[in-house]
Amino acid sequence: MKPNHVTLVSALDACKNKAALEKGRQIHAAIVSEGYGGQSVVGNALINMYAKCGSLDSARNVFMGMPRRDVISWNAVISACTLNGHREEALDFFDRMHGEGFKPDEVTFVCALDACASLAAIEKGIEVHAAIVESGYEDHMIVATSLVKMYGKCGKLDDARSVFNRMPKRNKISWSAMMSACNQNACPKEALNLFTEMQHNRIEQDQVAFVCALDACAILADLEQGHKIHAAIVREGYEDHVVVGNALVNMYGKCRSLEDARNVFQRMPYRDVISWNAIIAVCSQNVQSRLALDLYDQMRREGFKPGAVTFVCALEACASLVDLEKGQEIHGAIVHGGCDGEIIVGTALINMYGKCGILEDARNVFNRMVCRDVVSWSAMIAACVLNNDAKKALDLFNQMQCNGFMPDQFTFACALDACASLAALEKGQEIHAATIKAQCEGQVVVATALVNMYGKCGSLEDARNVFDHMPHRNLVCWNAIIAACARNGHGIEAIELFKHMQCCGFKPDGATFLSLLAACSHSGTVDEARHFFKSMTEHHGLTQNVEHYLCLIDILGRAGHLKDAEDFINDMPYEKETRVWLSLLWHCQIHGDMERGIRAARHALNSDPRNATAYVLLSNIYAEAGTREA
DNA sequence: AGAGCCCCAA
Repeated sequence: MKPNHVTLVSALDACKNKAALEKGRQIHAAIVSEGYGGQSVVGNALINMYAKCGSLDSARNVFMGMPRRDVISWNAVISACTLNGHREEALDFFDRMHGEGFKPDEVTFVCALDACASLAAIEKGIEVHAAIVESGYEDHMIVATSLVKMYGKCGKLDDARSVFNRMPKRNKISWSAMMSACNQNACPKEALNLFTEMQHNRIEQDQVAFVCALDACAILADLEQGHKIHAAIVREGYEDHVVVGNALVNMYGKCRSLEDARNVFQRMPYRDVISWNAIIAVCSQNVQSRLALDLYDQMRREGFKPGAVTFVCALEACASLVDLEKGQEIHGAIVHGGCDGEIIVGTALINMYGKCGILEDARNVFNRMVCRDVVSWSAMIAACVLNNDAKKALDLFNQMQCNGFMPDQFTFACALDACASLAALEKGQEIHAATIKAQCEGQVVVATALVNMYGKCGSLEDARNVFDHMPHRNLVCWNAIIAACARNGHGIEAIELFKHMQCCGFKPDGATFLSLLAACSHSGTVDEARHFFKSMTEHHGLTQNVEHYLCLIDILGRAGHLKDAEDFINDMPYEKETRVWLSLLWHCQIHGDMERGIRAARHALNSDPRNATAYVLLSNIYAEAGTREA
């Protein structure tokens, strides 16, 4: 029996749902030989089938060859493009359709808005919005929901809000879209308010609404609220939903509760690649990078195929562990898995090689990237700064702008770091001017980098001026201004800022105390230094690292408290590094304490028998002792 | 035809 066009269309539909491209092509051949190719229903079904099977070329060819097209054909080709990542082309078809006199319907508008949203193409989005108003689709619930999403993705929260508020009818999807727009635009509190409002309005809260609420808690790092929403999820029975589980893992990680995150992950009945990515990311974000890499191995053993995001998370862990070997192994897996073309993967590789000190490999990855963005340029600039090639960093900063990329806050911060390490005040001032022009100077990362740059260039007044004008401050920028004061010999000012910072509710960390100790070292108040050192463990729940010890040893040494310094070294809870003994040796030489100096030298040479500095300092001590005796 | 989870540069 000869198949009619109805059976052919439903056969194509089946292929579409199963992504069965070969079978689809056979049916296409049958359609041509039976002479059904001219019917628009058949053509539309072919376009949809090819699109879902990932063959955009065939979908486009069918569309081009159609003798008659209807609105549905245009919708099909537009969504075929979006589905296969060709969003600009989708918008081109949208324009051509209009030019050929077809009236877009609600489906067309939704597809076009989706393309605008993923491209963050706000001008085009506004144009589509105007066309929607003109065609009277503004009150259509699905179209309006798409508008909310588009404005949210384009960073226009106000517009998303006003579309949402004017909607005559909303459902749970509209509410979730609005919550998501809030999360994407730094208004997580508003998202949580919407979540409560949904309950008051008796709108059903499904897994997506819960995921949006969890996302808001993650951004706020609000563990208490997160626990409450977790409880509600259990109550409503959404606990076993994979996406909800993934969002829970992420939320607990961002709230710094690795315990909770691991518990959720362990109990998940189903896991997908994203679940693994989430737990790997959470471990490396919570200074458990080794564990992150173990999970990466475990994931592969369990048969999951790592994707671009997996590689990015694993490379981040290698970078913070400075584990070059593992990083290279993962680089191999990336090439093998065909992910080396992805921009985020390339950027993560640059970062990893940079942190591991192999600038040349970072450069190779950068040079081979087919496609670059501001982030990859910035990563390369940062890698140069880190590896003491600040000049190259500034070259790249210029080159990137010649290539048409506008620096953002992070790029500016990297370039300013380069100036700081070169103590290049003039270049720093030039970049400062550029940040003002780009309206970036108030952003925390930029202002912090400015404070740091001026501090290192010896211009404390400018550093203070930038700091005083910052609209928002975080711990890092407080540390930067305290370090700038300490570095420039303004110890008292540093300590005053430290007190002020605590009054503003900031808890000091290890870096704060390092600067404070440096400040004491300049003003020479030994007792204050001892006090700060002790208070780290006694009042602030911190542990001292070698740098803190070195700083205090230096202060004791300068003040001539050599016995204290030596006792202090002997009491150190870790293995004594050579430089600790060298510091003592140096001060012994200055103060002419021959006996202690020889002891320090013996320790230094014990841990590093070929250390030239130790020999030089020791011979200085002998020489001075000789002079004194003579 | 609409909403959601993991992700690169300080």
